[in-house]
Amino acid sequence: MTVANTVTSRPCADSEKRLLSEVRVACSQCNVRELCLPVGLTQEELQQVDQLVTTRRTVRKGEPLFLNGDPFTSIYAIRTGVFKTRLTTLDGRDQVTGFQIAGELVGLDGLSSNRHACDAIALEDAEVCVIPYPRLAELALKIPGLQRHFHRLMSREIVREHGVMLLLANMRAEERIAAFLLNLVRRMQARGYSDREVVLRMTREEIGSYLGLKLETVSRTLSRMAEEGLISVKQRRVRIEDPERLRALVENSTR
Amino acid sequence: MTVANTVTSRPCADSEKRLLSEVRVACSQCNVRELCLPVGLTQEELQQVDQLVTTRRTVRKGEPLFLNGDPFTSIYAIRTGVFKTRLTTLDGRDQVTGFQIAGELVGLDGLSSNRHACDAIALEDAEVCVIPYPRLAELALKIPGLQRHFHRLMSREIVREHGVMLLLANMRAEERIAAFLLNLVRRMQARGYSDREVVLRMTREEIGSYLGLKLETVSRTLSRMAEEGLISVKQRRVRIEDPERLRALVENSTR
DNA sequence: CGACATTTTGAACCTGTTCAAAAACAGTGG
DNA sequence: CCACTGTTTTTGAACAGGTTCAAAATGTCG
Repeated sequence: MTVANTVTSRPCADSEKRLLSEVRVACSQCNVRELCLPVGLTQEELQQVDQLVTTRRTVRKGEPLFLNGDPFTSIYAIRTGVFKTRLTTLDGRDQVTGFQIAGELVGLDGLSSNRHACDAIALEDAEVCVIPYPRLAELALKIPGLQRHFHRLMSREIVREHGVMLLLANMRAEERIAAFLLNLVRRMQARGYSDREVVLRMTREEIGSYLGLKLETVSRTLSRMAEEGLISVKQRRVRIEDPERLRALVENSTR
Repeated sequence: MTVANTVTSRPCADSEKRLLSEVRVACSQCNVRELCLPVGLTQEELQQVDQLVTTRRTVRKGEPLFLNGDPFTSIYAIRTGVFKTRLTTLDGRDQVTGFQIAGELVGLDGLSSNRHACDAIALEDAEVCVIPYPRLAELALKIPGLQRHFHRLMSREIVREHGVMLLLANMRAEERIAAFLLNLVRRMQARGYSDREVVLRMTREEIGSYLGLKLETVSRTLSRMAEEGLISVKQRRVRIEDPERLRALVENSTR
């Protein structure tokens, strides 16, 4: 369902249909714009980019933004909230392929076959900007900086996944968890949050799926890291107590 | 080093400098064109695309096409040969992130930061088409079909990597090897090779790195699969004896 | 408050790793 | 062509990290 929202509003329950014009909130004024948009656009170009996002959409916790097999129409920029992307196989295994937070894009997988190749599920109530791909593609023809930016974002996703492959293939449980926490904190920090504390929006099971571990292993490892004074854990609230040693765990593993 | 070659020549030892015009071999006549190029281009567009590839480059077995940190200038389309892409960490672990064969692209990782984010190493003498990114980007502004095609290729890489994540996080050794072999055979078949037999261009260690296994495990697993009549292995030559059961192993794992 | 989901912790088990050594193979130069 | 060297592959046996199964504890939401 498509719900209209004003710039600053929190996801509102049921605003029915408003005029699109009301929905159109300038990207140029969005607080996560430097994460979605290229820099150095002219005034005119910025105006055109503003036209790109015609719709906002709220997604309730647990609900899908899109599902595997859905026709691909748009890419989504997350304004608020956290998503997971997930792959489910025929035989029922599933794999979390990423967690996306405000300022990040979801849906790039759909370009390859005109259908989405994974599920995107909101881990908490979320709001996304809908970027219709045809419009984006068209505008990219006119604004080379936008084209370049878009290419960069796709490439970044490829590079990120290389990193995950390294993690999955080479690291031990403790290293994986450390890498995961540090990565998450770094991204939160870039958005103005603390670099010492995160609230995990996902369950141990989801973390485990992403990291190729069972939920029990995630739990145990967190507990042990807490005992050793690397972090402290209060349910979903994790505090980085010793960033140095945590980093050393990942980079300088004495296997 | 950049070596000029005619269309049909095998990599030649030392042809010195030839005129670029001689190098320029029409993409429109390339035998792997349907893998690199979009379909449905007009005659004029095809001509423009032909201008895109100004240089060929041969890479000797074991030599890098590019290395992590190299300035990103071009994307490479493989004409002949096989490459691996590899990530090396500070602490000396390395991770094979993919194997690329004729008709596939390498170098998309470099777009993200203007430097290559991995190494690309030839596993046998190879020949690639050099596609200067600035030129590609420029041409994509003029030919929407090319833009779309390029986006699709990047997206495909993202989706492929999702699959690898699933494999690394969820599958057992036997399943990983089965998936790897089937994937390789499928790609070879699309290029006109047998769907029953492959010659592996990579070592057991490289396979292991890609699949998150030790080389001993790769070797043992291949041996066991051979004993069970799923495949037969003669050194690097693998023959698929029972595609059905092999496929069942991957898809319908009774864990 | 009660029902359900998530998290923690324990103990036995299993798959893949590690270490080691032999066998097979590939490339080099006489 | 063959001997020689170094690399790759195979195979064995002991080991270890993570999984599985189980049960209790904690938390969440209606």
